[in-house]
Amino acid sequence: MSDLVSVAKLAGVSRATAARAFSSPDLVRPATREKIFSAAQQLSFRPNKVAQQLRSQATQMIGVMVPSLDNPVFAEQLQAMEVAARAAGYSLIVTTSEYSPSREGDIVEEMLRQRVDGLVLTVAEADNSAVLDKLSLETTPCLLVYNPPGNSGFPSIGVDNRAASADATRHLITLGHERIGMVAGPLLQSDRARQRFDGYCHAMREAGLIARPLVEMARHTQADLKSLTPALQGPDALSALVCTNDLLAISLMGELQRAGFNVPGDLSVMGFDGIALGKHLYPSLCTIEQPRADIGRAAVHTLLAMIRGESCTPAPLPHALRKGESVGNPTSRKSTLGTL
Amino acid sequence: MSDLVSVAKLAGVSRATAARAFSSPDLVRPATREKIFSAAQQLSFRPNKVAQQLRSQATQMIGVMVPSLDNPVFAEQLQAMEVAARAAGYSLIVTTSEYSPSREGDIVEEMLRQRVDGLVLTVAEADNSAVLDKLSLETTPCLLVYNPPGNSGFPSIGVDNRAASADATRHLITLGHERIGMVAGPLLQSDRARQRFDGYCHAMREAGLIARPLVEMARHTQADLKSLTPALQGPDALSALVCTNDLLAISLMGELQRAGFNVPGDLSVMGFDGIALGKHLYPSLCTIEQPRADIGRAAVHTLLAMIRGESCTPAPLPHALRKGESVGNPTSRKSTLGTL
DNA sequence: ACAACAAATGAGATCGATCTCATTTTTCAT
DNA sequence: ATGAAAAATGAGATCGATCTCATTTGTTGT
Repeated sequence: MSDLVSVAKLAGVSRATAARAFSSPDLVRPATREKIFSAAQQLSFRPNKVAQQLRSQATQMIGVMVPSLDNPVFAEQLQAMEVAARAAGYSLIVTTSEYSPSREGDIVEEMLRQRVDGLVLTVAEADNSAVLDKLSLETTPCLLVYNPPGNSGFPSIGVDNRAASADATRHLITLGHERIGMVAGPLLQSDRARQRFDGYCHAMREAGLIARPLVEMARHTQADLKSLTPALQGPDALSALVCTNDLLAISLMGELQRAGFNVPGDLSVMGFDGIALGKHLYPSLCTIEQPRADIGRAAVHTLLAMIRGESCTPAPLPHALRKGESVGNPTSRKSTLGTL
Repeated sequence: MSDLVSVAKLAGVSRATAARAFSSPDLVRPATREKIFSAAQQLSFRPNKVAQQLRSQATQMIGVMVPSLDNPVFAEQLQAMEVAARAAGYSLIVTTSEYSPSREGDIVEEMLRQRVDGLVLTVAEADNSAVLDKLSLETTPCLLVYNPPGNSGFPSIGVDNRAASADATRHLITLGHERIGMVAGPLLQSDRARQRFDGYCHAMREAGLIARPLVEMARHTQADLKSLTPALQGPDALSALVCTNDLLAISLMGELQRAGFNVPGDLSVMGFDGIALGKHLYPSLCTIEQPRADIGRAAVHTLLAMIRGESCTPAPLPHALRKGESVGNPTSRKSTLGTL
């Protein structure tokens, strides 16, 4: 791996001139420039970014931390971020926190040591986060994604979770549903889920309906029917469910159907996130679509603006109700509940 | 952002001693060490990895390139890689090629400039890849994932696609299917898909059945029924389909059901990859499970071995047949084909 | 108390690129 | 042809950490 010194030597010029031939070619006489380029070619010279980074005090790297790549909502956001970052000449260092505060801490420390130019984080709890407290003392630009802005003091990219969740609920109400419940993953771990529950409650109250207690599942990504059974039985059985994320909704739908329920005939199921796959299922998933790619792109562009020193207060991005076959009009239940 | 020089100055020692206090504490007298640590604390010193990287000629960074993070099979592999890499003190630079050779080239060049310690790539065509040709002239360790080893000369992590696909086909044959077809994304772009088609053909011939021509879809991740219609009609209509990836299988299943087909009643659908979501669908997806997490972990560990200078010839990882409700016994078709 | 040795520390060079500023070369007008 | 201005080039310092090797300080035995 040859360096500029060898190139300069072979071309018979000084390091400075060799460096200039690459960074500001018009400062170098064409003849000299050619000698340098040909020397570089011969030695298959490849500029060393690490040295450039040290010298320029800028790494052109963005540190990204998401909870998990097993959830397509993060993977899809990341996909868009990568494309946007590359287009701007930046690279992504990607990490996953697995929702663990201690991992969050390690990761951020590591990235600061790496001198990333900025950070894009999705944390468990923006308002109560050790890692954000620490970051607020640092100068490295930092941006939250999906986390509600709250009072963390950091700019944030995402949709208005409360409003979106209310819209989801209203959609069901409009169709005539009255006994609507909400299903979430482990609530303690996610500020988003709480906001979505708020939105649900708001829409219910607004319509004069009773907001039910949240049904919490043991995992973010997998529904278990048992926790849900009580709510689906009796005269007051739910006719529709809003889930706090699509993975939950999809697995719930599967479980319900497997147990003999018809979706949406017996029970309408609504998701939240808008992962691509939901469109292709049957029944297709009715959900709130967060513009994952737009969010990813906006995150990169906003962060780059912050890196340039511009102050930013990004507005929430618009969500959309994606209609789907998993939601229908409420009807008297056709299937038996025996298997529950 | 303070550096070792300021720490050394505040502690009243030389740079060398300050550096030693961190890298080899027992070479420094305890009293001195404490002075240095407390100075570091006061100045909130944070070691600069870029400088360390330049000095040590090692970045502890792995460059990863996958076709797209929109496909969970790559996202799930990456999730495992990230955990394994972090555990070993390495970071991942993650990029997506979007199956574009020119992007592949840019990305690899960029990563070589960044002096990553090694590369983990999934390319479109391992046997005919400009980027691999270029890399074969370089000394940076490089490992393929999912790409069949072939004659690219690079070690490769993944399952035996041909055998796996044959197993999938045999599963259907065992259930009594005889008119089995295979569906793929744009074939030109993927060496994996070709191997899987080979495996299918092999299993068909082995059983004395006729391998049908491959049905190619316009996209990797989304089925369109139109291209498939001919194969589903007439006396020789297929009773089962093997798809070259799960996304295709899932969307195909959805389309079929939407068109009034019963899966698996009218048509059995089999996937390939084993993405997590497939388990939770109804009908659950019968598929070949590639051990995505194992693949990710093995990729990291094998690459680290290569970086250490050990020569590696990884064996294919075992695949598994994941049974699912999307596949059943062949029966006379119940549903009408009118809507096609 | 002093030689002999071990332990601790510091000065300087190094990794590779690039910036500043001084020096040399070239160009152009007279 | 000659001086002034412009253009091209080079020497040296810098980014931050760490290695080598020389030097200083401390410890042990007698």
